[in-house]
Amino acid sequence: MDLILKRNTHLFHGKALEQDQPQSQLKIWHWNINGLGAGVLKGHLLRFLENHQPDILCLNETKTDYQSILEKGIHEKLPLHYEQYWNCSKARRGYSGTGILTRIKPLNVKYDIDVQHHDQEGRVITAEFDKFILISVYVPNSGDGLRRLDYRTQEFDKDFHDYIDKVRIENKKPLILSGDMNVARKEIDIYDAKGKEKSACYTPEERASFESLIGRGYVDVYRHLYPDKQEFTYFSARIRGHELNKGWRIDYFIVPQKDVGIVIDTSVHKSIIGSDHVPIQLQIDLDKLQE
Amino acid sequence: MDLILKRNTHLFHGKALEQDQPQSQLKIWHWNINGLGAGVLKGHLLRFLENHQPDILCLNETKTDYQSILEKGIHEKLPLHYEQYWNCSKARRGYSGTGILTRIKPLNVKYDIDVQHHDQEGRVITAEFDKFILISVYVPNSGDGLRRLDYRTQEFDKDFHDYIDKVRIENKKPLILSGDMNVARKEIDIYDAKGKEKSACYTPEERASFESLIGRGYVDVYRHLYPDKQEFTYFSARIRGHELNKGWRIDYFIVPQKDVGIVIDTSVHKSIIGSDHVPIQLQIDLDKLQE
DNA sequence: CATCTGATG
DNA sequence: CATCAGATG
Repeated sequence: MDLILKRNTHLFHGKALEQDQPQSQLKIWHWNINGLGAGVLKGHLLRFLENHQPDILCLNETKTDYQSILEKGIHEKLPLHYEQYWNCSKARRGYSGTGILTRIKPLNVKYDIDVQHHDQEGRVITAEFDKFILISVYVPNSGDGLRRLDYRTQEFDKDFHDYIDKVRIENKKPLILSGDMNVARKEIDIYDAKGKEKSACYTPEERASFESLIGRGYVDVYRHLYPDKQEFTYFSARIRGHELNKGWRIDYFIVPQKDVGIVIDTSVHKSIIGSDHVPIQLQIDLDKLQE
Repeated sequence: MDLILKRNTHLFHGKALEQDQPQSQLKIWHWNINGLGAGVLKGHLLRFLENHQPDILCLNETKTDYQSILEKGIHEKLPLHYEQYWNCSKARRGYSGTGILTRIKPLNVKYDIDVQHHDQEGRVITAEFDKFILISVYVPNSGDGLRRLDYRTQEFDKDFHDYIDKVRIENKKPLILSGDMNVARKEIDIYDAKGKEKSACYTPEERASFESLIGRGYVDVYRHLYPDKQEFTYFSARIRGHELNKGWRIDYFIVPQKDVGIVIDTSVHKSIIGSDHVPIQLQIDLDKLQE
């Protein structure tokens, strides 16, 4: 499988680290920032980068387009030592969208999953590094009235799962998947699951779809390491969820079972504000591969 | 002419003053508040009422609809001693709209001008009081690219001028017209008129239309009292107009020549914030009628 | 209760 | 640079 499709050049900016002695331990973060414009202009994202110095940050819901990134100078406001890769919605301005900021130069970056009717909303970026592959996804929300439930579970999830399986199988390198999967896996993953079976992110269909991914041989890293812990990654502002700790765990790091050995730890960072989602972190050690 | 068309009952609220000895001096204000919701919710309007205690306040660009007024409880947040009359756009939510708040109970209130295709945007309220008639208007803006210039000058202005003439002629009572007329009358009425002949609010067509109203026997009260004064009632936020005093005079009090005797003074209140327009005030003395 | 767009001024 | 709506989450 050829991951070399296109390099993001027109938005390339700054100089990523090219280390003589590559570090083996990495901190990878994922954050649904609910609007890159607001995140950057209000300073949340810059403050986060400054405070936490992620090696790689996967962003969801950038809600912007290439033209706006350039016109607002967002690309220039981000720290120089990060390379930027953006996948914006082609179908609609200001909707969905993903991004990767990275201090480590990827060998290749690929956008989308080669299924044209899924590839209109900027939902997937695959970055191939020297020793691993990273896929950042923003899974479609099933929406109010579950109007997009069938599309999401029967079409997107299915084809996306096939895609990551293909990447996993055709590559020897460890695979890391991060994203807002828009599903709370089990009861423990919602502050109060009662009566939510017909709500987007907790329908039987979405949960079954998620379990089917796990069944293909993947590990939900957080739940794997912390079987009984209850932390949330998304808080609705409507109910003052963050303040009341009424949230949902819908953002995940997922790795193939064969690669779980590289994982050191994962964490949820509730105190980091700026979005209705909070960031999550994954620490890995690539040297643990050989062990 | 029958001004008794409909009384606003469903939004009626509070108890207007019913004086044993009606005052003869009145302070009437006009303000384009650029959104009743913002004006009330951010407190600007309430602060204004508290500080200045207008007898009557004519509002332009309420940008709301009856449902929102009720749902947001705007009518309940306004002081009890004002009666409220609202004319909201039927064609489109959150667009245009006028209102009158008054401590003096009107005998009748009439909405619009009986020309159906002008009566869709909530632009005119006529209130008949014991000793005078008040018409509040929000004249259509000609828009970017002057896309609505022909409608505005050839249709709306024409029919509106006919309407006020009819009210004036068919009534003995003094007439007061207030409104955002969306035209700067002369060079002195813009901070820098150069090159603005193709801009909405300063085209020859709009200015001629305004002069044709004056030519029918009306007086631009501010200019009548202050032939050489330069004050503005509208400031574009795009150019930080308020701060730099770069504005336009497009809000007016206008009275028939025969009624100019009731006027004591008029003033522009630049320091009152909360909108891209500032309020204007008209002081009248109805006892001066007999003199 | 946020974000975004797009219309309007 | 404001306001508003409507879509989305």
